[in-house]
Amino acid sequence: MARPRSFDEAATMEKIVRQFWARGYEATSIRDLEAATGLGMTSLYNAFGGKRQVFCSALTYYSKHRTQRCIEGIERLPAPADRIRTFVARVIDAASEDPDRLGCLVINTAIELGPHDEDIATVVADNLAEVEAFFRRNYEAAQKQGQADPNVTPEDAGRSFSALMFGLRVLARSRPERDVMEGAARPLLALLRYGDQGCC
Amino acid sequence: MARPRSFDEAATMEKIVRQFWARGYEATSIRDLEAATGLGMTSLYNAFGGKRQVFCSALTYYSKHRTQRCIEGIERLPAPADRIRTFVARVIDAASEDPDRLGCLVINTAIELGPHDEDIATVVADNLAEVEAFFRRNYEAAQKQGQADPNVTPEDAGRSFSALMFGLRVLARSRPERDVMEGAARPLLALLRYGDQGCC
DNA sequence: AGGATTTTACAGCAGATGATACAAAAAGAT
DNA sequence: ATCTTTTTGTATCATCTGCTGTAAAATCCT
Repeated sequence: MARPRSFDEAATMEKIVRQFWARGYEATSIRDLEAATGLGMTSLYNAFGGKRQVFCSALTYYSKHRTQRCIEGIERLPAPADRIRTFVARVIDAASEDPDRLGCLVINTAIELGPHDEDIATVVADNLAEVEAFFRRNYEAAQKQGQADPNVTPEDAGRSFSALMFGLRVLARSRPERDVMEGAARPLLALLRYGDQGCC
Repeated sequence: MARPRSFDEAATMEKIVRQFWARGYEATSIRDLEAATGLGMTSLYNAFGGKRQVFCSALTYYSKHRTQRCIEGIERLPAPADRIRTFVARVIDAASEDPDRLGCLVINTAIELGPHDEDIATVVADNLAEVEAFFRRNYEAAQKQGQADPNVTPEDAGRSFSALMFGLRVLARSRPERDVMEGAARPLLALLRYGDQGCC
């Protein structure tokens, strides 16, 4: 009968995610991961594999537990226009309140490793595609309710809201000021008030 | 009388910029810089200083020769709305045509080092502020000519177009497809056709 | 008690890292 | 020719890096 693990995998993975999220892949050494988790290198290797493998696991974990969970929660809201507003507001809130300027692990990774590592680029691309799909389908649904500007195609809306989110993530790392980010979001969010204006 | 330099500083700096631009700070070693420039470590140290110093110089050089020069050139166009369109188009063109997915050194650096290195964060912030100011003043000028939606303040426009650019830079690293990026830009660029629609 | 299995601790490896020290080289002046 | 100054080349340093090997530890079963 084997010796039991002395740590909880999910809790440890959260710490690993946090470390990579703050510093990125290259600037994080195995010893940084030891310090962040309180575990020895051998334990980390046994449970998660080598550095690149543990990074891939962390990225996938983040993608599932942060991005997808967030989207699932938001899609419980009944109104699609509210879903879009809420997602944007969540990102602005997170950035404004984070002294560590973490931003988003996926976006950070897209920049750091995306052009050079195919496997990681695939995880990144899947995550970004989910974000875009969220905006696309909720914009389309909002249009059907007369709550979104009909001059913008759902495809363009998905892409432009996604690009806005990416831009907000860059601001989260560089200038996480609420008024700046809200100002950045306002013109696109104005597309969602379209039906409220009783136009021409 | 001292031995003369065997290399041209500006040409070498271009190569250094290119290396850091492609791989970032942490993943670039001094030996990578040696290989990229064809110079020995001692020559690099004498001319540019240690790794972090040479990176700061590269970032500043990029900021001046890439961002500022680009903006200066674009502002020779007479129509402010065209300036905005052109800047966006330039970024989309560059990303669509770059097999190396370089993106933008400033944005890459904002993500990689921004939260952790104050001096570098300052160079980044200055550059991002120039981009925002470009959009802000040209949006305002376009409004005065009746070429931009008057419901959007120049401040919000500056911020939202900046955020769009940042988002496009993220796409440049992860998914540099022209139609995706043009779709992302289309709703904001539509603000510039406002006067053309002969609205209500 | 011993046996079996997995986990953890510890020591160490080969190579990489940013940087330094020192000698040789390049150039103009005397 | 020598002198002076800066640059380049080369060897090396101390430390760090991701990773491996091995022994001790933890657990249940017989």
